Amino acid sequence: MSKPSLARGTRDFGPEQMAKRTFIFDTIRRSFQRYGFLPLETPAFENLSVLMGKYGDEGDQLLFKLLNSGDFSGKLTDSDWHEGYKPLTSKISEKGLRYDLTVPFARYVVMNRGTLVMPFKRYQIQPVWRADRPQKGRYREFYQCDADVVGTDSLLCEAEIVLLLHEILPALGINDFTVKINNRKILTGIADMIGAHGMEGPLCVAIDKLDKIGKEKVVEELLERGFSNESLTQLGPVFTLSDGAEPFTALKNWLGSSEIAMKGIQELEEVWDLVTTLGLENPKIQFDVTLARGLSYYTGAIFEVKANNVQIGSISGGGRYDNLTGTFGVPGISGVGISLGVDRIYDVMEELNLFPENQKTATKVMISNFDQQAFRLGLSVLPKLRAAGINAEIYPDSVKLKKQLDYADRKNIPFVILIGSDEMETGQLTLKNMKTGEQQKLNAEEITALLAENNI
RNA sequence: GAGGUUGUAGCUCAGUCGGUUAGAGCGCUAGAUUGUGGUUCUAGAGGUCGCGGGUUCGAGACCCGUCUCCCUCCCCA
Repeated sequence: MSKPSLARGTRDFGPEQMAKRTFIFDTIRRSFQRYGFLPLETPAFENLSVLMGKYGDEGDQLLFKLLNSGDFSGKLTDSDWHEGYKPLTSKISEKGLRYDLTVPFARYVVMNRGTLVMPFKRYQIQPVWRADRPQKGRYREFYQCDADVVGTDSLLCEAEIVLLLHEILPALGINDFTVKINNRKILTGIADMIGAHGMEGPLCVAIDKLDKIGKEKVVEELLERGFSNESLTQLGPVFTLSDGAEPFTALKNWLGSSEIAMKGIQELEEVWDLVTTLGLENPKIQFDVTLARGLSYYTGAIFEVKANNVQIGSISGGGRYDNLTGTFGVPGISGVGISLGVDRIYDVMEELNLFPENQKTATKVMISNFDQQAFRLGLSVLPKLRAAGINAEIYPDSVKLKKQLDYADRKNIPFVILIGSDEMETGQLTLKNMKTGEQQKLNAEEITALLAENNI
């Protein structure tokens, strides 16, 4: 016999954690629905042919692969063992746990394109798995809450995502946040502009760290990655651009000759305009030229949300992908979406103490169990309480009252109904308020009415 | 995947230079008015010192391996 333990990077969620998590899920789901998104669930695991190659080499490595069932090694030859683990993996594993919700969604869209009402708006709240190394705010199993729109290029979708975030986060109590926005086309334009066509990948990996390690280190890293001194000189504006009040003007001056960059800027300007038109006051949006996530499939807008003054990574990310379904043989369907990380949001709220006190899921009243006769009477009262919508339970064993009250106290049950010989005779039950300690004699109907209206 | 760090009771942690029977606080269980929780008092239970190997007369402590936690990098929610 061995001591039980949790698999690395996973967690249990006890009752009090679940109350908090449910609050987050409910809040997010309500907002998604308000914006017209429809629910979808997809399987926990998919064929590896669906998942592989969608997240870059790094992502492929972080995929949890499921060993084939049965005799997975029976047909292996000696040479299979010597060819390294990658070719071997494809011979012994053909399924994997989903890595995010976007790719399974794209698969769903392709498989159901004939029946879906386009543009199709779906939300999806499910766990995903990554074989990453755990850290603070980073787990190997975590939930994502995704909302995506496919089948339209309209920048209204981007603007609505901004609105959606401004609705959800304050509803959770998170008021100090920043929605960072960039556009892949601008990054492509910059790479072209400095004579490093097609190299926005390595370029972005480096400049993404600007606020973390500073300009000098970034320049150093770019040189290591093979960028010329000439390129770096032309890159100058990047380092001063991000905090300007009028970023787009400066950007246009710099990138005016790049057609694709201008397209990206134009898109961003329209998003800004739509956000204003939709009536959002004090939008917490910020253009950030160094934002460069999800480069393996984003083609337009890139989003990232950061809760300010908390030491936790981004709580949400997303963007526009023009050709995700293209990898499944159906090109030309553009999509844009956002993904919220519940586990990180939880950590942020915990750190900022933002969870509301009262849990309406908890028991409101407990009936004591003094002896067999009193228990019988209690059993007749219990269903009346429940029928009135009151969360109620009865103590199952006839043990010392002390122990029963201790139980109620520890479960934070605000009321206890005491039934003993006196109460049996008169029909006047004792209702005890556990917070104040005060007791009053009432009949069952009066108690039910009192607790039902006393809606704490 | 690379580097660093941590692990002792349910929890938070002591444990000296390697030395006899591994401790504290909190929590838990039972009692202190046979119908009353929180406070107090008393008693009790609870440990393969992460796991495996090694050094030693002797290891919680030292060495090696391994797992886990946390951190940095990579990447990401």
